[in-house]
Amino acid sequence: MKEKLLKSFQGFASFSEQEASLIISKTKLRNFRKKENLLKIGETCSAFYFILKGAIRQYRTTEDLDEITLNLYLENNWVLEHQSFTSQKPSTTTIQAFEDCTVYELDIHAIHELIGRSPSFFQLGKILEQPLLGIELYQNLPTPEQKYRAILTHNPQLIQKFPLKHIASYLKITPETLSRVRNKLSKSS
Amino acid sequence: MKEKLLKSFQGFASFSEQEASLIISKTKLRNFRKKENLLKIGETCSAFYFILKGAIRQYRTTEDLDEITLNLYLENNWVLEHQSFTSQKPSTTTIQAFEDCTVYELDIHAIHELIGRSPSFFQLGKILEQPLLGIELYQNLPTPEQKYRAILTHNPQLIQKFPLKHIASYLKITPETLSRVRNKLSKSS
DNA sequence: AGGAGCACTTGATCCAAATCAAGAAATTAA
DNA sequence: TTAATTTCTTGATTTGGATCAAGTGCTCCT
Repeated sequence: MKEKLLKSFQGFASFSEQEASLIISKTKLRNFRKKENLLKIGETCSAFYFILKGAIRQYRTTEDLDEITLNLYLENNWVLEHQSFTSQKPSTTTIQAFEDCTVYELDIHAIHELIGRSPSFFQLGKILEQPLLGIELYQNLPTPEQKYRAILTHNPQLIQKFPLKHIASYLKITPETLSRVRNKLSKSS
Repeated sequence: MKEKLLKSFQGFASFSEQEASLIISKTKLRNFRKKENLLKIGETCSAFYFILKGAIRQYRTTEDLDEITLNLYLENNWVLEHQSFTSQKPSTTTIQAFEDCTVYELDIHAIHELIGRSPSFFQLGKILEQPLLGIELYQNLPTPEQKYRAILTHNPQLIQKFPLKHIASYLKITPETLSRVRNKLSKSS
């Protein structure tokens, strides 16, 4: 049941078996229904979530009620609002279940408690970086085609799971442009 | 002599006087000549630098030998290559003195030693975030005018110190566009 | 099953910024 | 101080992606 979580830790940290099972004992299993919010605007992010099953979208709402997709998450990924968590101030973004989800929750009290026991748990801080990785990878590329190619290379499941409009927003291009890029690439291959 | 460094710590951390002076005792004062590199491509970033005097530019070189300016730093700022430092792998960017510089260097061994003495030195980790702040602030804005206004508001000294082409590259626009934006704004004010 | 909204595609038009180009001004080097 | 180089400005042209618009096909209701 918890081997996916263990595997994730092994990917970015070096915990002993005891340490890992101590962390895991602090996690709570939670379920969210499609469209249910893990974090609402104005709430302070007080936990890390690890997606066991499901998919999650994080977005910001503009004055004219458009939603800008900030991040898309699939299974075996860590989810949190970096800004809100590190500052412990209210979030300006929403984290929402895109489909029914099962997640592990590791809350800030548990984290502090662990760090109190042993400094090696400071490695948990690396989880903070996880959600930022994709953004770096895709959004800063100069052309829509490069962005789409990058996401195809590094995270093709994203494209299968989420509708084009969310992918487009995440890549900071319009759905029309993404549609054309995708069309062009499928022909040239 | 070291009160600038003290002031910087007070800005983002809460160290006791003893702790602060312990950190400071671990720093080395170093000088770099104009165009001298603090970090070269391929080297691993193994220290934080605090600029006492001077200005520093960080850039990446593309295949066709263009330099893309990634960050610009003035006095009283922390400089490092985040990616290389946190992963302890070779940097793909260059950090170079834009003019003669005097800096404090706090190397990774000193940092580890401090953290070994007291967990409160984990607050030093916040230095890692410092260089990323400006990038968030300017580069993600949608129009050249907004980028230029933002930099005018938050860091006008940058514009005075660095030539237009470096500012333009940092903002990811062309020098021509920046010249026109600046010209337009100076007329409308 | 039928209908109301979504999701996606495709085409036409527009526009902001990039590119290309050339000259003026400032800085650096000899 | 002059020559050489770099920096900056200004104009003309091009272009990639946004926007506008219309039509088709899904999906999810009840």
